[in-house]
Amino acid sequence: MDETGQGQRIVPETARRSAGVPTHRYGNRPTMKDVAARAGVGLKTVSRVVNGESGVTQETERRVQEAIDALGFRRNDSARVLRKGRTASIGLVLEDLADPFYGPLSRAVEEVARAHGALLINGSSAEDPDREQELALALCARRVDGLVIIPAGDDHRYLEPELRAGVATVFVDRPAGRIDADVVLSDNFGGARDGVAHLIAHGHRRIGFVGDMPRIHTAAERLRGYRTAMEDAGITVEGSWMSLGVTDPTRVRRATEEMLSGPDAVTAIFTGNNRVTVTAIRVIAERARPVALVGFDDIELADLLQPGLTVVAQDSAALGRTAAERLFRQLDGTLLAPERIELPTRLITRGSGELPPAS
Amino acid sequence: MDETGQGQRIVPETARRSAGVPTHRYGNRPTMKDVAARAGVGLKTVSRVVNGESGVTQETERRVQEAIDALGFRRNDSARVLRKGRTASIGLVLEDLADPFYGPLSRAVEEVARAHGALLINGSSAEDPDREQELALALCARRVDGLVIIPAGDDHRYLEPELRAGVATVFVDRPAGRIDADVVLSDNFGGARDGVAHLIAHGHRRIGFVGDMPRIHTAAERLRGYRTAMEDAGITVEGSWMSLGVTDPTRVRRATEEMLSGPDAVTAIFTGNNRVTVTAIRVIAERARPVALVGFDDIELADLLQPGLTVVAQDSAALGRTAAERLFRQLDGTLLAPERIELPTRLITRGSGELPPAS
DNA sequence: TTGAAAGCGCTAACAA
DNA sequence: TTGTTAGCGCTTTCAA
Repeated sequence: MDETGQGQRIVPETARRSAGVPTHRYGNRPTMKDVAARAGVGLKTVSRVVNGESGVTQETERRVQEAIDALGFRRNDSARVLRKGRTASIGLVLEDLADPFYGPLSRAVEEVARAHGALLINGSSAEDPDREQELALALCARRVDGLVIIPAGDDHRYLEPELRAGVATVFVDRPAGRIDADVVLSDNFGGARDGVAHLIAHGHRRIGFVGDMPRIHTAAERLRGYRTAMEDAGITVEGSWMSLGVTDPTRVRRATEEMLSGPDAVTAIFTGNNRVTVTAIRVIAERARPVALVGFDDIELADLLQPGLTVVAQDSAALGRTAAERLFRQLDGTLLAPERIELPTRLITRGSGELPPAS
Repeated sequence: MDETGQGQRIVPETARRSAGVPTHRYGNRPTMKDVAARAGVGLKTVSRVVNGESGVTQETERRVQEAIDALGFRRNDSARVLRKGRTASIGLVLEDLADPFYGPLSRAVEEVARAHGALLINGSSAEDPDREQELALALCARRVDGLVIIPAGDDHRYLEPELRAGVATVFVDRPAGRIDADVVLSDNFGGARDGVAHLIAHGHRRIGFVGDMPRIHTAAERLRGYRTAMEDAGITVEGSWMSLGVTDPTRVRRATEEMLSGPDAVTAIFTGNNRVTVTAIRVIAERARPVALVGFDDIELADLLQPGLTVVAQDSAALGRTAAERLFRQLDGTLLAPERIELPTRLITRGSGELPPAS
């Protein structure tokens, strides 16, 4: 591994940043009142121009616009929100912005929000229920019109006042706990069951499951899918074939290595999510004999591995889009009852899941 | 490719969502006034309790807290912001939330914001200058305290009133255009030059460059690095060895295939960013003879490809962290002059860049 | 320790 | 077509 560059270089550019501390409230922002004074019109006329309302002569509009440009006026949305009661923004609480699974989901939520003229405010809970609550309530304090939540916790009664106050709320990826709310999920159970059945169909009977922490809904559902597939095939699952825990590479590595060792070693592995899968691939790649692998969640470049990675793919963008659309339908007032929407998963075969058992 | 699931299933849960449209401004949110009335205290006392100020007896505080809980009161930050002038939020304008390069960057900005008690509002410009401006100004209208921008455009004079008003601003990944502002970059030129020099050191002379649109600063700098490395080695670059354009797979595929064909075919390729790299890998994988490849930006699983992918890696989290920290130092008032900070890149050798020329 | 009054910048309602 | 007034929910100031 070569190293290029020796550390960060700092190059002063110019020294003309105004050194003074702003004295006025918002730095020195002009208000509509200032614009009105400069243009020699009333406050409301400025408001009309800024908001593109009708009933202003061209000449007046021109004068106002000139004052706006000259002063660099920008409407203060805080004041506007205070008056109007709608912020035209929605909040998204997810687990980790940096996880490739959530990128497309966020982007999809953003696109829907944008189509409705709303901004997106988002934050990561880092799988911590307290942080999830803190974030969600901070968003509510800013009076977001709606909330899309990928929950970390399992008790969302803290949102009851918000729901009562009309904050549109949709849960994604995992259901809400102890409140009645819309939820959009992937078919985690069915996807895992089919993925494991696929391995069984290719001759495996000793199949390991390496998953996330069982308190996470998706992890539990996928484990259930695994157990069901095994049971349906009449295979008795041994305790040593299952490992659940944090997705930390060290834990996953150890668990995977153990499953692949000893006389009872499994011949195939089903991994419970993308974080687990990448580590499992590394472990398998180091071993002499091939091990079949099916992973939950698709991964970039999965088709270029040797062998290609067989996965149960969920459509994270569709999860986000569906949730956000539902959110805006709540805001329209066109929805009545909370629903549970389940999106299908897709088994994509690329080679790793079709390897026969090593005998 | 197997298909699991036949479409989305909708399961009604219960039908007790309140059907009425909220009549009150914010649904039916209680205000401090309501809390004060219920607790039998003055408005300011409620404010003191909500904000944890001193000068309230335990007994009074208890009564107020009781009223808060009973009513489900949540402070309205819009009103607070209007009075205080600071929103405790910062904006992030990036290119595409779904791009794996920006995930860690966003997350890093978020972590710094969180450490400073601020929320993050973000949006994607989709590489469209108008959309960048629209987004940045919308964020300013919400009076974010600061702005981190990955610019799509090259003229940021529209931000002058904002800068004057004291909105802290830091550009990342690409410099600001026509205004004087802080900017945090990777060493795109040096990284590309070293990456290409690496190929030259392994015996290549006919090296192709497939990059992004040249109007994007990073793309231009990387091209410059390529040209410099070639020049330094005394190699005359032919026009057909360079292709710049959108990162769309179709365009990249065609460009790569053309470079690899004919009597003048290159023996190695340097790709200008992660989007380009993934497509180039696919094209190369389809070909009979090996082609050396070095890509700008690291990619997940790059180590597991055959051969492993040699890359010039930038630390996107460090870019975000550095920018955000600088932003908050602007807000502290501890900074004077705008600077240009350049972070080093790192050449990571994994095999694809060490392949000798096919002869 | 507590509270009354003013006002942040805007929009809604109404008047001219 | 234009302007005036009140008030959104909070914090600041100042007085009790």
